[in-house]
Amino acid sequence: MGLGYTLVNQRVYHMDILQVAKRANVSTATVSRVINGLPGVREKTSDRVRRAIAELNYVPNTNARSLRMGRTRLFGLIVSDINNPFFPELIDAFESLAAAQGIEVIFTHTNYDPIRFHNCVRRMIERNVDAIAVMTSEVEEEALQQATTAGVPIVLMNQRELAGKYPNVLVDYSVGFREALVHLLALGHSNIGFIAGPQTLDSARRRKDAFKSALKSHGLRMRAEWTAIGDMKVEGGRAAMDKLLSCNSSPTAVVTSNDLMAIGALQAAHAAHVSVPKNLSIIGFDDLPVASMMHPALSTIRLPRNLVAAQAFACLQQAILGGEGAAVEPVQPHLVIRNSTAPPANRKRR
Amino acid sequence: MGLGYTLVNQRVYHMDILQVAKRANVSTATVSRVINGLPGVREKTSDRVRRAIAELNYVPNTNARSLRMGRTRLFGLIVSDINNPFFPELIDAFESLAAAQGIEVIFTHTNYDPIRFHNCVRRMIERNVDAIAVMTSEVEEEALQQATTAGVPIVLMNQRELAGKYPNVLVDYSVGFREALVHLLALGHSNIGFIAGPQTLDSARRRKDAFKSALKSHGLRMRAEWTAIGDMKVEGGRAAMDKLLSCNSSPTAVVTSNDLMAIGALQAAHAAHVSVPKNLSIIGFDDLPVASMMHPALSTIRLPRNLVAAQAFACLQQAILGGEGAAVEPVQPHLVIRNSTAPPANRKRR
DNA sequence: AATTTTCTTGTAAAGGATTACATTTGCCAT
DNA sequence: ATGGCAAATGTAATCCTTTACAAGAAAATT
Repeated sequence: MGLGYTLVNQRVYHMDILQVAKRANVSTATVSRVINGLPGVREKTSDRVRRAIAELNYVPNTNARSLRMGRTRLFGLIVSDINNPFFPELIDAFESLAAAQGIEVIFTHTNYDPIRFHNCVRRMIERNVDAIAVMTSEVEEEALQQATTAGVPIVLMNQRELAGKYPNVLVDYSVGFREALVHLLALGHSNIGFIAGPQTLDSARRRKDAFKSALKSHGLRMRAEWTAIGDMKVEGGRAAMDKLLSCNSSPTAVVTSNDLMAIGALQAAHAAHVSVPKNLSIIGFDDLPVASMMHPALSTIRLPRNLVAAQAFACLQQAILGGEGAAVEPVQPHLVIRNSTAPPANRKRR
Repeated sequence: MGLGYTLVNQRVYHMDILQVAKRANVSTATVSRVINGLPGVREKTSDRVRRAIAELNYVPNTNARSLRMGRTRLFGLIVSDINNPFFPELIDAFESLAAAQGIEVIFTHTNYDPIRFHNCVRRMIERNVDAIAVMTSEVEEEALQQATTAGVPIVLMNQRELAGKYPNVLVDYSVGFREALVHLLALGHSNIGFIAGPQTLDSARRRKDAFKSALKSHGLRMRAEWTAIGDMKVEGGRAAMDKLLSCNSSPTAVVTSNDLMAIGALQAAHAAHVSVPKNLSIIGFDDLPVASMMHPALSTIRLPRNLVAAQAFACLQQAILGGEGAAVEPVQPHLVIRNSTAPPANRKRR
């Protein structure tokens, strides 16, 4: 009574390789060879072993194996925040690649907290992961150093400053922002605003720089009154857009540093009864799944997170095999045009 | 040349407990006792040991420990689809609870594929996880049986049929849908539609039933022409809404079986120039993060995923300790009112 | 048929921690 | 001082695989 389910009271067999060996009338060494597909076992014998394994429902003990071999076939994956819709696709891609190789992924998130980051790394080292992918915006160098000391290869994402010390999947922002700008110019916009992220963040700074140099290459400049800074979240985007809307000649198009802020900008526009894209064009960055769900569907610069994951994974594999990480090509975001961009409305002056 | 980073060519020390013991002038047993906080070690000695550990930068080998103890402090977490925004919050909550207990989570997704599900379970058993939380809509009973045979406790989510055989975190849909209905009735709606999920899915069926009995308890009935079935995704919700909008007296309010379909419904309304909430009220189910990002922000029935995770985790812990899973209380969703619901417009008849 | 050579298979030693049990040490009471 | 007892520490078996090496069996060579 009080039980939510009837317990299947089954004895737990501790089936080890010795049982299998006995049943198949061979030694444990032979069983091991069969399991691992090593050569030098007669067909007839390996058949017998396989049958014994099946009959006994034997499952090898990964701990013993890892202990002996010094490899766990476990990778660690650290992200900033799983609730941030940026990450699921990345995690998905990484985990799929790993699964295809029989590698398991233990995955944790730092919640943007350097102390938690340190802990994550330490826990992974204790777990003897074979390698760690760090997909966070913030890192903590001492933890990285510890991983290196422990002999665990690491790959980082988009950490320009540490690119000389650790393998790194870099993002080349220039193309994407150039495409966005070209698109807006082609539509006829000339008053183009920008919502940047906190300039303490390297990646936010680089996005802004990329947009600035895109402007420059078209003979334009960033104007302070058309530039606002947000917190990379919806709320910050809304506030930033409010600011841009309140200036006396507000821009007809706005590019944001990420989609969440673009969504915030959209909300601010709605609230101010500014119709998007009729009276205001918005371009986001990232191409989160939500981007296409919004109304209007958000035009955005897609950061191919599956590529990032693939590069990171390949890099780690290399490091494990070769002991040296090869250079990886920067990943290039590209513009995805949806419905949040249109020619500017003819206002006051035409 | 060709290298993306300078390799820190550091020797990898294989620091084992014996080194520590030597350095501290004690036996490995004592070191072990200090590490595990067991009683019966003199203060002076344990200080010496701790110092040695720190100096040598010793990290215990989890594999050896797990091998010996038969416990890994690893939990498995299986979800359907990490790209479905339903899951991140669940994963987050589960992982945080685990981390707080020094338990690692290996997590995989089935992509709604029973074969992959089977694989996931098998991989986790091989990894010697201490327990598995299955947070998928579809399960494969043979795999569950295997886990039980291997002595790995399992908890399922919302599998009414299997609730007698395996511990289960159930969702009680009735309250949530009743609240939604009451809300709509209070606003003055009487023509209320419903977008259901595929009736092959138990959870979808139960949601529909819950809504039906909510109607019944107010003397109302479900009308076939105001009911549509979608695929639980955005696209299906859009198609379903299209159908409802095309009937000659379309409903003034629609309740959907999940938020993704509510978003689809919203899109369909936009496309048909039906203003939400002025001419159509929509209520979703789940309360995904995107729900509040939409325009208008979606009223929805919140399924508290953090509670689901907490119950699942607690249940597994119990099972590990006590050998029997305690009954867990069903989780109750509640209505969250935002901006997609309003009194019906006075149309034709008033 | 005897001797090599080549395949198969077996034996036993790691691998690094935990822990039952044995032993030593330290302390107290006498 | 000395015996007794509790507390502290040590010894060695154990967890389950993998794998170097040894040994045995089969095939090939002469």
